[in-house]
Amino acid sequence: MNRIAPTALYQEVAERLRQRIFAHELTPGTWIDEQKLAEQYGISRTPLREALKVLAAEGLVELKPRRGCYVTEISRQDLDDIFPLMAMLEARCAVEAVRHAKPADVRDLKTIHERLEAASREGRIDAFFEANQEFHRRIQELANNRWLLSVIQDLRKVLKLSRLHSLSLEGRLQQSLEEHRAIMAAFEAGDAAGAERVMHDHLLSGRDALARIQDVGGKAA
Amino acid sequence: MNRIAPTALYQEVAERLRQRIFAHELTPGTWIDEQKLAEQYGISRTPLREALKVLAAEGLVELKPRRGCYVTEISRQDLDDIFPLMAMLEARCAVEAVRHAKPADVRDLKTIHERLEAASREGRIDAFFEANQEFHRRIQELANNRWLLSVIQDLRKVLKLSRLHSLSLEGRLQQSLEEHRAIMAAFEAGDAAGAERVMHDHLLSGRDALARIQDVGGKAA
DNA sequence: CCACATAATACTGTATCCATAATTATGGAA
DNA sequence: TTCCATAATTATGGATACAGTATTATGTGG
Repeated sequence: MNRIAPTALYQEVAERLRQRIFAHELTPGTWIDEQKLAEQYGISRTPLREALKVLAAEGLVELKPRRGCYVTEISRQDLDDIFPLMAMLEARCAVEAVRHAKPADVRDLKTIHERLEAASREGRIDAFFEANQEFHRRIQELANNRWLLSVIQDLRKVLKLSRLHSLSLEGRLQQSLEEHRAIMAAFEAGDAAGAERVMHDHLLSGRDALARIQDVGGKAA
Repeated sequence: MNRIAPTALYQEVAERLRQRIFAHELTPGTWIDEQKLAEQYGISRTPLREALKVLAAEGLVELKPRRGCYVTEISRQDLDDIFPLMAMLEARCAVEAVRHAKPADVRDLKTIHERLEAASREGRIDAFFEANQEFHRRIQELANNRWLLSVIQDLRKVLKLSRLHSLSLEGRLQQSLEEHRAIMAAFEAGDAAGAERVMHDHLLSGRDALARIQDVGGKAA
């Protein structure tokens, strides 16, 4: 449809679905009606089905043969499994990133960090989210390991399935900020080992916050 | 076609293609002719294309919009990126596996290890490969972390793209066996930290062997 | 009134068909 | 002869059509 965009339709559809899933508009467990969705998007089922295959490979949906497609339900156990893994992976990113970072890179990182500080001061939660994501992402890019990056991003997608995950940050904005300061400091000091440790704890601290929410809320997912 | 198998056609096709890619019958860089393949398998292009989407998500092929599908070419840099990552991940598996392993589990592992010993003694390389895979796989399962497992297996699929990867083991069968003995010993001693270290070195030692092959062969992939 | 069997319906999975874009081949001009 | 433009061919991407199975509804028998 758009000749400027060389991207296939199934990819666009996949992205739209991802957004709807992350926004919890399509909640875990819900069945995805191919016909209705195709109609809704004004496309045929073919590209839609291809998009679903992609999402299934990412773990966002589950394809049950002859029974249709369902948004993946993520259990508390899954979260407990994923967080330590992410902690390890992002910590590794931090090490490599510090090693590879040139002064200009650290300055760039600092700029993003400033946005985090500002968002925190002004209490703009969504801006905080945004800057937080970019901060982590930038570090992952600095690590300069394509596969490490891809693994982390895949897992992050899965984490975003959980509504609790996004909620958890809100309750610990200040603490998260402190941790980011420590990470930033390690980068400015060129302290790879320190960055590794602090990043690791930062992630685990995220899990703890989430666990507390779960305990209060009582629900398993 | 087979009513006992509740598996969809696109999945079977994906698996068949995987095997052909791993067997290097479809070598990296080669273009995949949808029509010819569909004809070959006696199916329509629809399930084949869905299968390709899955393989693309796994990183085994690359889908260039409007330009077709190509088997992924893996660079030396990719291997250098993946091996340390795998070392970290499998080492983590080893830790968790030792912690979770019950005596019966260790015995099972020992049984697989014995097959490795036998294969080595009899010089049966393919049997060695087989047992080696199962040994690692069993440990990964013992770690009991669904996501860790999935990440490792995804990366392993990518590694299998490289012909050098399979070749490298042949040249260091004895050394690999020694390392496996050390891993086995750590399990029998219930030494989690030891298992972690040994497993980590085991993987890195695999990379070294591969690097040597590359240096000799001279080719980048 | 409930349970089970059978029929109707709806959805998934696969095949076929068509449009559009890319590649290749062919012809002409420099 | 070589380069470029244009036409023909071929392959990809998407839409539509069809077959088969799971689910649901309905009716009958206990």
